[in-house]
Amino acid sequence: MTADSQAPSARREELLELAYRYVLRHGLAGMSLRPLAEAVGSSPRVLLYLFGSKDGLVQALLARSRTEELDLLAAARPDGGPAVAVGRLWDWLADSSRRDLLRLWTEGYARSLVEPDGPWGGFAARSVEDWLDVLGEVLGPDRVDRKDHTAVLAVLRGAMLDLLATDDVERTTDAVHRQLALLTGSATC
Amino acid sequence: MTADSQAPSARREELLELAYRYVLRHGLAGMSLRPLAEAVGSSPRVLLYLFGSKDGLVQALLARSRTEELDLLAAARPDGGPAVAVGRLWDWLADSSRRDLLRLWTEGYARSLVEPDGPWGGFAARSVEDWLDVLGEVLGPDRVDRKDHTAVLAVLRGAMLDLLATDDVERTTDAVHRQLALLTGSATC
DNA sequence: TTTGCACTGAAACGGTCGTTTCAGCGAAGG
DNA sequence: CCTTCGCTGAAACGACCGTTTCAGTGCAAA
Repeated sequence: MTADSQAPSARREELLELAYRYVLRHGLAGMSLRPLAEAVGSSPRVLLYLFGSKDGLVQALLARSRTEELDLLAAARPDGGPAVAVGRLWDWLADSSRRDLLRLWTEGYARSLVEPDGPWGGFAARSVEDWLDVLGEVLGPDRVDRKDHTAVLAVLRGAMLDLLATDDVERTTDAVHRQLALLTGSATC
Repeated sequence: MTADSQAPSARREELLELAYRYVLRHGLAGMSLRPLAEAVGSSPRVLLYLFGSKDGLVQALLARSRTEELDLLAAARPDGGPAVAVGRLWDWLADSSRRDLLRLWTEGYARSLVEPDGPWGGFAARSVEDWLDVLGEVLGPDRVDRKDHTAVLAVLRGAMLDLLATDDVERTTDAVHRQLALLTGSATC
């Protein structure tokens, strides 16, 4: 019988981890079971058995990427003033080791916009929510207005898109810092 | 024989236009020739004949979307001060009639990050370049530094991503205006 | 020892994909 | 009239897709 796609299982988590490493390098859009299965040393049969369907696997991979992002973010949660904290968030984003994760994120985000049904559905909206929450904690209780957080999030996301396309760390980092300076400046003006 | 995919032709442009309307509504990622051909009242045979290959068609569609964006942008090119001008750019982006175009743009952008080869290749980098140029004209000759433009572009792109996911025009618009106020404020401080 | 369960291999199924083959159409130009 | 050229229809090709069927493993508990 087909295993419940939510059932925890040692083998399932092991294969999920391997598959996750695979899609980080190869992307999710063009993913198909046979090459993936071969790359992780398994078979389509087993992937289907453990994840119920390809959509189930995609959903699990998307969830995996989301929780990794949030976990890493929580571990790197900065202290200090708002501008300093957001600056550290950007440093975290811009780190070259994060490129694959961000590319995968962008892929899921775009796909969830085009295909609201299916396994991608809601990924974009959920991500906005996640980050607004993170910024709510980081920016402190004195900036509870989500519109402030939205502005900061926009800068980070836009700069991230630019960075992914151009790989120009210096220009994008400078742009973020410029906006942050304005942000702190507005508090003192 | 197969027609050169670059050859201009009345029928080619007519079908390109119809196909463009189609992908605006259905997305590019899941596009396949048979459904598309049927929707535009043609056949896969003809599409292949006129565009050389599916990749050729995708490339033409991507180019079509880029030129439309740039043309509309040029037509709506605002005058007035920097902040006012960028505000009008955002109004243009946030207009509900632009949603499909922006969604398609996001799709192409993400795909070009994952698959640098193939028809999408360079789309993201080219788009950054395009918009930096636009902002260069809009923000006037007194702000020639591309790092300023990068910051403004980041705000617009990030807010756009947010808008596409949440459809929250008020929150995103407010965020953009908040950044713009800071931007003009920095000139007067 | 037997039963059940988690997992696996091999092969096939029906379907869709991009592309090709072959065969034409109708109008324009010699 | 006849040829050429741009365009088209029907059908097939081989490849790959997600998924299913059938037939097992080996191990743990009863």
